[in-house]
Amino acid sequence: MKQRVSTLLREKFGREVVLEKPKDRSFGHFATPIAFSIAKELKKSPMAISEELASSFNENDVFSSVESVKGYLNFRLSENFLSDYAAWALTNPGEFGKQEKREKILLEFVSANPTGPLHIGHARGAVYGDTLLKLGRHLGYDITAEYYVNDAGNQIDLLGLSIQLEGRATLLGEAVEYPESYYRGEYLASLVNGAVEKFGKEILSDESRQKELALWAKDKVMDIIVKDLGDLNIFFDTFVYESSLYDDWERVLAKMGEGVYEKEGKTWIASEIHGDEKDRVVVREDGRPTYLAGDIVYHNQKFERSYEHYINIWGADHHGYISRVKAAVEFLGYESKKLEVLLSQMVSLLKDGEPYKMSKRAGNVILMSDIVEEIGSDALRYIFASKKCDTALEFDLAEFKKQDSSNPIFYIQYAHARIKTILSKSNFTEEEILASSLKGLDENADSLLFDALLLPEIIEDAFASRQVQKLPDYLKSLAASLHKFYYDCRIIGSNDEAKLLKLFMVVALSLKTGLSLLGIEAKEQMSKEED
RNA sequence: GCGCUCGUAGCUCAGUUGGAUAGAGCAUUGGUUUGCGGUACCAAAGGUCACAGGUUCGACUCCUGUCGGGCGCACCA
Repeated sequence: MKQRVSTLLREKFGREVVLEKPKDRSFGHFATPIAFSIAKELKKSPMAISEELASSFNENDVFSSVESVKGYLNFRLSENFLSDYAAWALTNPGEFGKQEKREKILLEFVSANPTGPLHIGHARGAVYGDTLLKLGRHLGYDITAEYYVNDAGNQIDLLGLSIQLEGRATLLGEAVEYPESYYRGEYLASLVNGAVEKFGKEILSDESRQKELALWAKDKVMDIIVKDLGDLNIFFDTFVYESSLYDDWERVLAKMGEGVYEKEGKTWIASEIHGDEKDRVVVREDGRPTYLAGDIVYHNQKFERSYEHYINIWGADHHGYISRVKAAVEFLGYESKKLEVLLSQMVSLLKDGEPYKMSKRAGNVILMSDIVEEIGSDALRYIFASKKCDTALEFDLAEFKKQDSSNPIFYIQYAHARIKTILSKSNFTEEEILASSLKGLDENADSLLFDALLLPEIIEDAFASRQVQKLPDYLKSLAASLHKFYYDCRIIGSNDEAKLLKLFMVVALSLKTGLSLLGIEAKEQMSKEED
């Protein structure tokens, strides 16, 4: 819709035109301050220019009026244009807001270590990434969702040790000393049981079998993670295992050529010349590659799979890591600007007004799965999708548990359910409703129709700017418009019943499509709570 | 100390590539159709957009500085 208008104006004026939605609908559907920007070069006042431009528009299919107000140029879309568009959307509901962008994108997100279940902090990046994925796919991008599994290094050894200690303490009744870094949590108990079943009790006391135990356990933990993500309606196309990458290290090292050098018996990457604070070690003195080495091989592999664009969603605590990975990408001979790293900020928790520190190793984490069980996937997804991801988020644990109207997801769901209810109450059939005309709507109805048809622009904007929260914001305001309209205007029994129901169907389509892009199913009816 | 990032209503957050009177929800207060689900709607109150400069016809938005919060500054992952 906006695209259509902006193309039209570009042709007419021979330049890009800034289009915005006026805050006050009485100003029209779209507006542009173009007169201000060209006032200087034309040496005329903005008022005069906009007057002139406004009168230069003739009768036209798209606009019913073009007005000049205080230097702004305000456009009102014609009934024909709006009603045709709405009718098209209703007969092609699956196509509403779709585009065919086609670009191949690799989207890496979550990538939490397989040493324990996902906690509530992981949920934010997971929801953000998955929402971006759904938006992008709707726009026709060919996106692969990938999870990088850090199944190598000390942390995996530590997982093996942790299971042994847990087992020896709880199952064998030994008194054990827990090191500072030891992992804790309920999941360890189930891993102990699983391990004993598979390997027998001996494995708990045999230090030489720690590695074997760890390798088995990390796969079990991944199973838990995948299941928890599935409960949030999040699914990955591919998993890449860090442990599988090191075989390729020598080749990748050679590929970086001048970018790496030997010093003090170690191998370094000259990342400083690409903007890093200093050069970094990639192979230690004892010959073991560092974690960065794994990431370098991984990114080389990504680029060898040749996508047009790469998006990584990392926790904000990794931001210092961006420049060294980009440096490596450059040394490998690829364009680092194709790699876009988005940071998902920390989620800090408050409990009874006091900061609540989670630590995986202290065992006091708030598990994502517990929250999903308590408030449901829809509410959790909405909460995280509706916050800009680059601000640190702070909330009280109690807020999470509230399942009332303070969570706008119920408000939006109710709007959708309301439409479905009223449609089922009407005596008109769906055919009759679809056959009716959307012309001759009053100002409020016209405004609601326009709002509902705005979804495609919101989707495109939300994805392009990576500002996923624009979609939930839009849905909330569309729901508010619907509720208000419903309150002000009696539908059933009115002369315009079929016409208004058709309008409502457009709103429902917009709500449903928008919700599905948030990974949330639109409800046909709300369950009544008696209390 | 250095780097990144954030600072908008009592709280949680929006604010369209710089544009018209800075907006929602929650919380508070007061209202609402002898009508389609009141899980709704309306209204009041609440702001020096952290502070100070600068650029511009125009700044919450861009630039500089100050203050404050978060994160990072490993041969750990």
